Amino acid sequence: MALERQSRLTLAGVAREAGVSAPTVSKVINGRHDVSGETRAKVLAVLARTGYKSPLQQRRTLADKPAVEVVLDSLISAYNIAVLNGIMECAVESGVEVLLHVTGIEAASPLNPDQRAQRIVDEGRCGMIVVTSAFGDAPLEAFRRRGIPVVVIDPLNPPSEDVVSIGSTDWAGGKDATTHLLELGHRRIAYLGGPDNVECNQARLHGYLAALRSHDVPVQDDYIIAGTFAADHGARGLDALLRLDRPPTAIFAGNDTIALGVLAEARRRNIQVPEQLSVVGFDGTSKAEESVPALTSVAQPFQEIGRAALRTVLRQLRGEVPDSRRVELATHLVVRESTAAPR
Amino acid sequence: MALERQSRLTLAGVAREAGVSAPTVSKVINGRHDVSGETRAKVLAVLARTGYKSPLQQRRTLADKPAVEVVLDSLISAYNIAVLNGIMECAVESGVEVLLHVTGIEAASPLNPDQRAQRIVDEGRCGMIVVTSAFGDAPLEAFRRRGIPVVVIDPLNPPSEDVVSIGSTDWAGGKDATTHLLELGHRRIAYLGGPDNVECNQARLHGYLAALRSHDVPVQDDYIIAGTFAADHGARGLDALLRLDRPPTAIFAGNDTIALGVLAEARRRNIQVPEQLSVVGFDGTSKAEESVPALTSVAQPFQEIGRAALRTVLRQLRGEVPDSRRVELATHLVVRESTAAPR
DNA sequence: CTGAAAGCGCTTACAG
DNA sequence: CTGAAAGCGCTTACAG
Repeated sequence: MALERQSRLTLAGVAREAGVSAPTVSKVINGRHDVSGETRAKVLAVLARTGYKSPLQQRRTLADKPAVEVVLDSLISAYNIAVLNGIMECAVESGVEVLLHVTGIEAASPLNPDQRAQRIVDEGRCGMIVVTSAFGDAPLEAFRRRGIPVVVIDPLNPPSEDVVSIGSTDWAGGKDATTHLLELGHRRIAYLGGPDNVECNQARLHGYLAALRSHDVPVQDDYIIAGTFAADHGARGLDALLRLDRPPTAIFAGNDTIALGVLAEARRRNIQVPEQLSVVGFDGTSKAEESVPALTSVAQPFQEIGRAALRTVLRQLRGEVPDSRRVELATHLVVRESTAAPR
Repeated sequence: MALERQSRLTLAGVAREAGVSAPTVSKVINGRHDVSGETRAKVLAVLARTGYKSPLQQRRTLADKPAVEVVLDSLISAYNIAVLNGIMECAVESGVEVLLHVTGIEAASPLNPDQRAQRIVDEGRCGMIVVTSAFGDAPLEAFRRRGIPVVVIDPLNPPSEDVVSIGSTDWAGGKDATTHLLELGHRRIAYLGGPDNVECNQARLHGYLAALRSHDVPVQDDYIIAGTFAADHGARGLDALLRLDRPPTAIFAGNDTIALGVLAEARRRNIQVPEQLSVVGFDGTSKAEESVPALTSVAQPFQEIGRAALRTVLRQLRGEVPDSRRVELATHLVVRESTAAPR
């Protein structure tokens, strides 16, 4: 009975239910721009509630598991892999298919955002998780307009409103790392950060500043060096710091890669870590564990982020409204061998 | 132009072409009985010639890319990621969807091999690539019986006949690594290998033996230590080798992880690499590049293996018979900082 | 059997 | 931004 109703559910029926005309529903389904936000929301709600499917979608076997597309910019980054791992774990538990899409691989996509969104719908995806920075607001907006749940993970910069994003508590992590060094007795602590304009880096920097402030340690401007999230920034940064009249006794690096660059440069210069210099990284990837000395680092909960992302997509599919458009999961400091009290 | 025609070809157009009415064409397409044989034939001819597709089919063929399932045992291993990268590259080029399945994540699968194979078919997969050792012969056989192309990548041990597998030239790689050390002047070269019963390890060992033989260097049994593909085997192996009366001047490790274990142990003992000890690894993962000193290693062509695997699946889908049930792609030695002439 | 006519579900073009 | 109206492509019901 309910099934029969379902199978008879037409676009016109949805329109009646939503109190709008059929053309309006058609526009919403096709992601047209000429629909007011209010009307769109009304229609999307009815679509979600009734589970309307276009004739094409109806014909697709109903037995299909829901499929979620995961978009990554590359498979090289250890974060991406860890996040993907979390997504896969959750996917197995919840019986969701995962389609993998790696953007770094494609040549410039010949599809504009709207075509791309259409393709996703045509291919029967029911949600997306975007673990990439190469994915601008325009495509996200196109997905949102069609009511495809999208979750963005750890964007370098926060996406437009209405897109749900998940990341780490970068500020708290930066504060933890710095507090650890302060508690070891360091007072001359440098921040060798990533790009100035990247939000997560700003948050880590401000966590560092907050920790210094709450320990009444004055901020020394030449201890703060912005750069890139790359190893050679770590190497060059150490070089610059050592040329100061009073070089720091500890370095908090904006990520593990920078920190490993510091370690490598220190080794070249025969500077003992942690005896002569303490180093803390950020990310807590396996590189931190494997380095010599093993790197003290603020671990991001990548796996949990992946799990949370898929759970959030599934919740949105069920029509639940996410608690918040931004969720940050707790980092935790992992103390290893690269930090000690200053001499 | 031709494209535009295609996209504009309607049922009405077919009807005009065939000199019948639209309803008649509709009946033919839908397999109705109330059409004369003559008319049906006429219509079918036009349908075949013009390649008419209903709107549904038009969208469907656009949407339904072939989907290949990739089975990995984990996302932690750097090989798996590199192979996956190659698969994704090829997938983008050939317009294939990739579904990801990570076996390590699941609890014991409640499905038996046959059910599992059935599920794959039901879900419309058209091929599988298995990058795992946890996947026995039974499921592979079940897939094969259903005519689902399966390619197994770098199995620890060769799978049953009729399953196509792709790997690296382990023997040649082992020979290259050892020859490199011999050409540097080493004569006391150890092989710190992986598990005795694993084929790729056997091949590397025999490449080592072949290189020694062709340089008339006698094999010394206590220079050959089997173990696991783990770092602590490297550390303990170095320990054992140093206790010999005449310790080796060079070590060929069965993989990079073992080699890095050797490097770490050497550092602990203040043995200079490569001045006092040369070390060669196998795999050529990024770890080899990033270690200090950077590790000379036999690089496996993981990316190419991934690409070849997907290409092979697609070829099988097109009905081509694979050239060989076993393909090995060339490794190549990458000389970095961990090898030098003996003192 | 055949096809003109009506109908269905969705989309498009456009007036307000 | 909205929806009445027209249109599109296909199917159905039915007269011949």
